Formats: sequence, C-alpha cells, structure tokens
Amino acid sequence: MTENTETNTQEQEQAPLRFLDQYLPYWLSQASYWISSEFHREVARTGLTFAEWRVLACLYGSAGETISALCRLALIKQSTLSKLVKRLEASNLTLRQTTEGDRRQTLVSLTAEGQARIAGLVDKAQAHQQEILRPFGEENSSALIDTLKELVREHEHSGLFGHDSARSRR
Amino acid sequence: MTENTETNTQEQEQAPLRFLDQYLPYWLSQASYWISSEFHREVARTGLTFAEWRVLACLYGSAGETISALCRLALIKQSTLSKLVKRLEASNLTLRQTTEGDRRQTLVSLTAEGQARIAGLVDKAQAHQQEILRPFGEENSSALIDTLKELVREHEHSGLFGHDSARSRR
DNA sequence: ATTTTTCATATGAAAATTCATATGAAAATT
DNA sequence: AATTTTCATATGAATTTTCATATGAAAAAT
Repeated sequence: MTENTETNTQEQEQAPLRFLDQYLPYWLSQASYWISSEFHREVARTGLTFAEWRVLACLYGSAGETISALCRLALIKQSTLSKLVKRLEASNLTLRQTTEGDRRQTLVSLTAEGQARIAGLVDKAQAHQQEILRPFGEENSSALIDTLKELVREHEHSGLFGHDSARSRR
Repeated sequence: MTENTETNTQEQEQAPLRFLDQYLPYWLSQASYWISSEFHREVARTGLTFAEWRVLACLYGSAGETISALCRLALIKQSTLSKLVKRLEASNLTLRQTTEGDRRQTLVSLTAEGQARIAGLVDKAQAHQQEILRPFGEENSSALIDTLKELVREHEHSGLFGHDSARSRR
C-alpha cells in the first residue's frame, strides 16, 4: 500500500534523517574524498602514488620545505613522510639539503626531473578544479574556498601536528 | 634590515601565491583533516580507533548496512573494512546477519553494547559541530553544507567504489 | 537445468603506515 | 663552557592497509 520512499516505517518521526546527513565532518570527508578520487586516475597514469603527488605538489614552486612543514602541508605523519621522501629521493624526484643556519633541519625540494614530472599534473589539477567549480559560479566558488580557509585557520592549531603520536589505542 | 614578513625575496612576483593556496582539493583535505583531528581526542578517550568510530557512527540509527554500503559511507576500502568489522564483532560492538532475500549480502548492525558505546560520542559530535559552525552563522553554515552535498552528489559516481583496486602502482 | 556471468564478501602475501624511541644538533640554563 | 632542554628528523618492530585473488551465491544466458 502507500509505501514510503524511505526504507521502513518503524519510527513515525517525519524526517528519518541519519545523524550523518547533517554532520559537517562527514560531508567534508566525502567531498574531499570524491574530488580527490577523480584526480587519482590522472595521477596513477604518471606512475605516482597519490601521496607522492601530494608531496611533490607541495614542493611545486617552493624553494624547499622542511620535513615538518611538509607534514602539515601534505597531512602525512612525520615518520611516514620521512620514508616517502626517501623513496622520492631514490627516484631522483626530490633532493635534500641541510640548512645553512640550523643544521637540524633538512630542506626538501624538487629536482629538475621532479619539476618536469609534475608540471603537467599541476596544469591538469587546475583544469580539474575549473571543471568542478564551474557549476557553482565565480561567487560561490570563492565563498566556498574562503570558508574552508577560515575553518582551517581556526582549527589547524588545535592539534599540534608532526609529532606522530596522536594517542589512539586502548 | 627591512626584512620581509615572508621568507625570502628571491622572486619579485608580487603575489608569491603557491599553487596550493587556490587549490580546492587542498583546502578540502585540510579542513576535513583538522576538523576531524579535533574530534580524534574525544574518540580516543573511549578507546576506539577513528576508523572504528566512523563505522559505528555510520551504523548509528541504521537497521543494518551491507559491507559495501559501509565502504561508501565510511570511505574505507572493502578489504580493510571487512577486517575492521571482524574486530568490531569480536569486541561485541556489531553483529552480522545474512539477508533474507539475497544470501550473498551481510547486514552489519550495532549491538546494544555498540549503541551504548557511541551514543555519548554522537552527542559530543553534534555539540562539536555546533561550536565549529557558530562563528559562521546559521545562513553560511547551511550554505557550506549544501555546497558540500552538491559537490559529493556530482562526483561520488565518477569513481565506482568498493572494488578495492583503484590501480596505483607503476 | 546447466553453464556463464555477475555480485558481495573474505583472505593471504606484500606494501605502507604507525608508534615508540633513538640520534644529532641547536638553544637555554646553570 | 658544561649541562639540560628542546627541536628536527630517522629508524625498527608491530600494526594496518592494500592488491590480487579466492570463495560462495544469485542472476542471466544457453
């Protein structure tokens, strides 16, 4: 008989909205995931891992970043990144130099080969973004990015990064 | 001498905007990461992994989800999720039932213990979201979530999920 | 009613990530 | 100027994730 479009009728509450449907972090993750997913294929074609692409993209146009700066930019844990960069170095895509002043630091930067390897991807990334944002128009697109930037600005310092341990197990 | 607030003066280009600074996927990742990070601590206090929380949250209020539906909701790959659910089951937080009609499917749902375990977290999650969005006001907050929903709607079907292999290695 | 195809989930071996901690060096303190 | 503290990065062992593939079952085709 008059069967609802939604699954069952156990509860009378008019809107069977799941908790998730109104949960910002859920939608942020979903949006982030699917948008990035699309670009995965493009990246895969070049033979790079997505994490590798991320790191290289962070270095694009930079004169060099410390490992810990890269951690924050690429959202990769220090121990993970340390190993990833080692691999990139072995593939001749990045190089390391110890800083002049502070010899504790290591500056990671792109080699010429690294530059060449991702220059095309960066262009494609920008084109991809254009496509994604087209339906929203100039106005809304800027508004979205600005809002995201503000969210980040307000929350990036609430959980000190890089120091691996975020304490998790029971 | 007149040292700039910005790092160096190698390049004269007025706006040393990095590629990333205008790159939507970057800001989506960052926002998603930092917002979720804050809640990590809350989750950790309960002895749950963040991935475990995600899965349990997806089951909250549901009559049961198939493994593959959970993959899309929690953004976890099928093989990973299969193992995670096994652990949850061993801890008595979820249970599995084979479907009536289609015995290929398995419905995962919360046990009473599972419900109890995350009920408090769900409340805290909602409170957390309130705090995050307060500075933006009712209007902008809804706009943000709506935009994210639209982004997801337009892109979630461009890279069929669940089938693990997204093809990556060289 | 077989055979083939498709779908949902599981699993083992390989790879990557994480935690905990070590190392090496600068800064701060005594 | 020695000692302690703090900071940046690296590394080994344990854990988790991933890829590739297997299994079991329904649907479709013959």
